[in-house]
Amino acid sequence: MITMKELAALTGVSQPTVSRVLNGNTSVNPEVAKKVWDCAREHNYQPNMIARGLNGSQTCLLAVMVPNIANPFFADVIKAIEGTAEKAGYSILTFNSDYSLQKEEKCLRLLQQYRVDGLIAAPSRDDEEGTRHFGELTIPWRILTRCSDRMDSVYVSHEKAGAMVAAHLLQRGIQRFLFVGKEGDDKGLGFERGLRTGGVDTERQLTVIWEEDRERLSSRIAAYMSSFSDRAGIFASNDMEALLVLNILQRVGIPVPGRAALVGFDNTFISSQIQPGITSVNQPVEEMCRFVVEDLIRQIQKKEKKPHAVRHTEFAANLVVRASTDTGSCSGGK
Amino acid sequence: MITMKELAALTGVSQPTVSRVLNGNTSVNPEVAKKVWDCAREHNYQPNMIARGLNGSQTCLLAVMVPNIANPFFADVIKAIEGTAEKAGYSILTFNSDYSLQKEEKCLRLLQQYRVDGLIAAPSRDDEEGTRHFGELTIPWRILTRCSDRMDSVYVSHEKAGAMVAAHLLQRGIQRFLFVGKEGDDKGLGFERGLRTGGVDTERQLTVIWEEDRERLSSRIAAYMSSFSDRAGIFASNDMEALLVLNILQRVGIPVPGRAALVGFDNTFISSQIQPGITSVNQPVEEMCRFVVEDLIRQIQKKEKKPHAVRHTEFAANLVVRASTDTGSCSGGK
DNA sequence: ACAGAACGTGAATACGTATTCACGAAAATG
DNA sequence: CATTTTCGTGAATACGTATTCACGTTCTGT
Repeated sequence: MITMKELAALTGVSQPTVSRVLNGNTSVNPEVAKKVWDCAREHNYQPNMIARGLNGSQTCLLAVMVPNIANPFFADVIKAIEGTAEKAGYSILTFNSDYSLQKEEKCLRLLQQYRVDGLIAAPSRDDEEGTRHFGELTIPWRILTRCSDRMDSVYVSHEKAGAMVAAHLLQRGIQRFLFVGKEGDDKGLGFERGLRTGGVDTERQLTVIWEEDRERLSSRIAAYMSSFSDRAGIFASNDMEALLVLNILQRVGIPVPGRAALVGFDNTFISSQIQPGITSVNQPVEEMCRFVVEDLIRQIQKKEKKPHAVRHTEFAANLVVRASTDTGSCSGGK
Repeated sequence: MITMKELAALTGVSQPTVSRVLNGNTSVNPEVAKKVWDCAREHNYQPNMIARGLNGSQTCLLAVMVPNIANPFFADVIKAIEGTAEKAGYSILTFNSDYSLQKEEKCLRLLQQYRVDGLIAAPSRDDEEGTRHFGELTIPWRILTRCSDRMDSVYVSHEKAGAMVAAHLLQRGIQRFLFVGKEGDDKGLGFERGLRTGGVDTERQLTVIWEEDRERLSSRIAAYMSSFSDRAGIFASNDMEALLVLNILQRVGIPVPGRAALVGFDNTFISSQIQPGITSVNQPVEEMCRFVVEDLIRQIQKKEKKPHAVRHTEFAANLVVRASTDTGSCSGGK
C-alpha cells in the first residue's frame, strides 16, 4: 500500500504537494498535478483513513448500535443507515447490544475508542437507568425508534400507534383484547388508552401476556384463547411475536382472522409474505434513517459539539391492513 | 477525551511510561503504576484506536461484506461474526454490496482505506469475473458461504445440498420438479444431478424458473403449476423465495404439502415459524462464522501475510424436514 | 519600473500511540 | 569492592496525513 511520501519521492515533489493534488483544495501546477495523479493511479494509491482520522478529527465513521441485528426490523434499519451513510462518504461500525445494558456500555466505550464521528443507537430500554450512559458521550449521537425526554430522538410514537391499533380493532367490532408484550411497553399503554377511549372496560376486557420463554408464552396464549369463545383482538409487540402467535393459533386450530384478529408491529416483509397477511404498524424506516443520518452528519460537519437543545423528531406511523384483521365471517375464515 | 500525554503530565511521568502501565507489557514501578491507573480511571481515559492503528499495523477492525443485510440469513451471519469477533477484541465494519459488482469494488476500496486487519466476504457471484477483484487484496481475507477455486473459502456445498434435497423429494415419491432460482446456481446443478442419480429424466421432469421481478415470478410459477395435475417438488434457492412460493401457492389455492412439496434454503427462523413449516437446508451458521473469524484472526496475528495455499473448509449441511414436504395424503393436507 | 498582491511549493508541525535506544541506579555476582 | 546484570524510565522516532508558515516567483496596477 503506497503512501503519499513515496508518491512524492517518485514524482519529485514534496508530500504536502501530493496531498494538495489528491485532495484538490488549493491550486497546484497542472503539469505537476497530472504527473502525481498518473503516478497515484499507476500504483493504486489508497488514502489512509486512519492517518487522516488521527490528524484532522474526522474518521468518517458512524457507529450503529442495535439490540439484535437478526431482528428483520433492525436489519432493515442497518441497511437503510448504511445506504445513506455510504452516499455521504461515511462507513459504519455495527454493534449488537443483545438487549444487555452491560454490553451496551461496552459498545459505547469501544466506539469512542475508534473515535467515530457519530452514533445512531436503538437502546434496549428507554427508562432513566437504561439511557444514562448515553449522557456521558462526547460525540454527536441520535436515538432511533425510541423516545426519551433527555435525548435527541427520531421515532414513531409507539403510544399513538398502540391507540391506532385499538381503534382499528374496535372498528372491527371486537370486545376482547390481548396484548402480547412487556408490561409497561408504550405500545401496550397506548393500546390500553385507545381501548378506554372506545369505551372498553380494560380491567376486564384487556389481558397482557409476556414470557421470555417461547414455550411458556405459547401455552399461556393457548390457555387464554380457550378461556372464552368470542372473537379476540390480539396485538403483538412486533412482527416476530405476531408470527409466533399466528403459529400457535394455527396449531391449536383457531382460525385467523375468524376467531382472532391479529396485529403486528414494524411491518417487516414477514407480515406481507405470510398467509394470511398480518395487519401491522408500519414505521417509515427508510425515511427515518435517511433523516437521522443526514441530520447527524450535518451536526458533525458544523462541528456544533454542544450547543443545541434536545430535539424530538416524530414520524407518523400508519397501519397496513391485511387479511389477519378482516372483518369477515366469525365462522372460521379460510 | 484525555490522552496519554496529558495523563503523563498529570502524574509527573513520561508518556511512554503511561503507555507501559496501561498496556502492562513491561515492568514499571508499582507505585507509579497505581498513580497512573487511578488518574486514568478518574479521567475516564479511552485509548485512541486510531492512533494505535496508525502506529502498529493493527486496527483490530474486521470488515464484513454481504450482498444484502436485510436477508435474514445474512443478518444471522453478521450477528454471529460480530459475536465472536467481539470476544476476540475486534470490531466490525459492515458493508452491503447490494448484489452489485461495482459496489463490491467500492467496498473493497473503502475497507482497504480503513486498513482493516481482515475481511470476511460473501460475494455476490462466485464466477471468475465476480471474484477477480479479491485477488488484488493485500490483507488477509476469507470467503464465506461460497466456494471458489482461487480463494480461501468456508462454506457448505450448495451442490451437495441440492442433491440432498433431490433425494428427499424422490423419497417422497415425487416425479415433477421445479427449481426456483438462477440458471447455473450450484444448488440447482446439484438438484439436477441428484434427480438424475435417482433416475429422473431432467429434460422433461425438471423446470427452472427465475425472474427478478416478483410479479412475473409469481405468474410464471402459477402458470407452471396449472400446466399439469400431479404432485410437484419445488426447491427454492432460499427461504425468502420459498416463502414467496408458498404465498403464491396458497393464494392460488394449491395445497402444500398436498399438491406441492416445498423446500427452502438457509433454515432461517421463517421456515420454522410459518405454517406449514418449510423443510429447509440448514447451514451451521454459528459454527461456520466462529471458525472463519478465529481462523482469520489467527492468520492476522501470525502475520503470515502471503505464504499459504488456498484452503477450502467445507461444513456439512443438513436437511431440516418439516410439514411442507410431508408425505401426507395427496388430497390437500390441512 | 517598482510596490504589492497572488500564486505555487517545501519545511515544519501536529495528531496519539508503541517501540527502540540509551542512560542511570540498584541489585546481583565474583 | 569491582564488575556485570537487571530494572525502571525518559528521549527520540515512526506511522500517514493535513495544515500552517514562510519563501520565492510571477502577475497586477500606478
